[in-house]
Amino acid sequence: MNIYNVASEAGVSIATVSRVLNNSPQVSEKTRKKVTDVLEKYHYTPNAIARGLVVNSMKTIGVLTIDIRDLYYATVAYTIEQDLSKLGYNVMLCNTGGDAQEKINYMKRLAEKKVDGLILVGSVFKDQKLDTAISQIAKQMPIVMVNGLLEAENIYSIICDDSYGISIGVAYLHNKGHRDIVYLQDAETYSAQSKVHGFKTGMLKRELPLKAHSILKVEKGINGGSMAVKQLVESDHNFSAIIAGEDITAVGAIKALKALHKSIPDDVAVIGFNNSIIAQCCDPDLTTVDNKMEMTATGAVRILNDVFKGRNVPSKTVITPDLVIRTSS
Amino acid sequence: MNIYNVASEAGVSIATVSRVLNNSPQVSEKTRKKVTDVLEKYHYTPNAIARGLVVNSMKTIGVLTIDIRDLYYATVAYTIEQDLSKLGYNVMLCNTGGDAQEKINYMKRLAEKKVDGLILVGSVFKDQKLDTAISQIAKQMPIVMVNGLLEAENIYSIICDDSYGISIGVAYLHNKGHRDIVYLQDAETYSAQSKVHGFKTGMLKRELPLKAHSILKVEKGINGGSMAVKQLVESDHNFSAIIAGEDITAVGAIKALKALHKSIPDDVAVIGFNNSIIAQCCDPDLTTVDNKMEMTATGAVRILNDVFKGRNVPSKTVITPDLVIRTSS
DNA sequence: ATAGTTATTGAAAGCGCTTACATTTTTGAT
DNA sequence: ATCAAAAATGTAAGCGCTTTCAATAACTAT
Repeated sequence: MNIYNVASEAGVSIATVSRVLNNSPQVSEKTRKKVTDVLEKYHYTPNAIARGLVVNSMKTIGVLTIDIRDLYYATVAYTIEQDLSKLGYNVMLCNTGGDAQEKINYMKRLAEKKVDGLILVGSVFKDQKLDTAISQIAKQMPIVMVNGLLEAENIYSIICDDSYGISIGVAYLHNKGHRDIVYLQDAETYSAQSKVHGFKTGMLKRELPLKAHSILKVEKGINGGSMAVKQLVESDHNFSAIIAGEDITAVGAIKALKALHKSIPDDVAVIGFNNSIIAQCCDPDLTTVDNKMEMTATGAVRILNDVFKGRNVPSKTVITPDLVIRTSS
Repeated sequence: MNIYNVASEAGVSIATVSRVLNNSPQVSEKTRKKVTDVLEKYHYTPNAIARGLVVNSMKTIGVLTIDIRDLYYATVAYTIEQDLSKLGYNVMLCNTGGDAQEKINYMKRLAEKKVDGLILVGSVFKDQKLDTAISQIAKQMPIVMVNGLLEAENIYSIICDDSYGISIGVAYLHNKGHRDIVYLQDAETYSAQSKVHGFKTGMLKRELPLKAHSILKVEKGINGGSMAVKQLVESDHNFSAIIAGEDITAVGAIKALKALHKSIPDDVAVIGFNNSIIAQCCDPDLTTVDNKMEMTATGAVRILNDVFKGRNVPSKTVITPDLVIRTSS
């Protein structure tokens, strides 16, 4: 069943059917009814591919995340999808695993499918080949980078000030009397680098000690957090507080500390990052930096829509995080 | 840049360009090179919409989930996406919130976009209008239901035997000497109904008591689990073990029990469902039913692909869950 | 009724590609 | 060199829609 069949059945031209389909006002009530009757009678479904070919848009946005199983990406992707859906767009979701080549492959496929725009959530810090590819793709459609930065034509960034987020964590601990604070870096993304930066400057500003083990690179996850504590203890590093790059890593640290019969927060205070549901699952409840995932996602969609609408959009938008204080600190 | 430009630049016909683009063997090496040179020179990107219009496929699958922020759906969606990607398909992800009308709206939009197939993850138990809509859509493309059941032409189901999953939980607790077991029902989906069924039959088979509060309907989540414990205590219901419909609800129950200074598992044993990462975050570690999320998702994709390939596919596939024993029981 | 408007409708081109079929070129056997 | 068969290439139709522009119908005021 296509527009021709409908037209002949209703005794009108295909142009008229198209007008009815698109709610054009310039069609009389009488013929409109004739057409809609046929439409309903045959359960006609318009072919968006054919339409897409003409108008050169499929009303679809590509969303690239690292891994949707990570609650942070899930929340961002969810919010993006819901917001875009209200605007009439569907989402093509891709999990890149953070691999640059994989990201490029996905972007190319989405470019062929002529998505109207791209939202890249989370970015590995600096990869020249990837950056070139992104800039190239941006010639075909607008790109919004969430917690990633790339200055180029038709690319917009919305980022949470993760550096500041960590620094307020440091400030809070310092005010509580802590001096020996350890930071657990559990990724190499743009965000992760930013967090480390916030930790360093926060510590230096307060003249707190930055020693060999003050910044520890670990695997993200429960196991990574646990291993970190083990490593700290074995190396006799003195510490009274830990800040982790993600809640799940903080949970791992808490587990290990409890296994060592350390009391939290009395012996060691722990702070996480993301304010994910996990922060409320562990015991004690996790103090954590709220990086405003929903707000960031909503902002990304708004930026994209503004670009579509031809509005003026700043190339960089910054979101300010909060500290959510619970019992782990 | 389109196929015509490439053709004239390379001095061949558009048919030849198309053949090169599609790796057709019937083109001489000489002309192939002429064409690919032009392709690369101009960074030509094929237009998948135009192609889609001809071949009537966009190599895209629609995936409807309830809420991707729920780790269960995230894991299933992730696995589906990765598997489909390997087969050359992209995924349109939709979060329906479990609402039937929303589901119908999404399905209609995806039908217009001519997705090659649909995977529906999780289903609300029995909604006549929805079922009719699904059957209708199935006339246009194959549909795979994950943990949902609907017997109709071109619809295939893959379900985890949740009923059995709960029953092995009951059996395990019974063997440990528990008699007063409470089940926390935290949803109304097909799965949720199945779990309740498994609990009832498991209890009856072992002649364990089913009282007024043995099955408690609660909100899914930490709060729901906590409220359930509160309710049980207030109503003086005697119980030594709790099975929850989801890990996150079990975590809520554990929190409340700990607040009441109950020891776990000595005073009360707790079992969750899903074997999600959350089960490893709480304290104590959660014993939980592993419902084989990845296996289910992989199965769903395999079914869809088999249908595409014209292979014979059973209309119903069942996955058997496991019990993962940890310290909460 | 009539000319001038305005509201409806239709004809046809074109979006960028695939593919059946026709045509041309190449190859190999005689 | 000649012809049949095979390989390579080209022609043109068509996928289902939107949209411009032209044509017609329906009003309006004279």
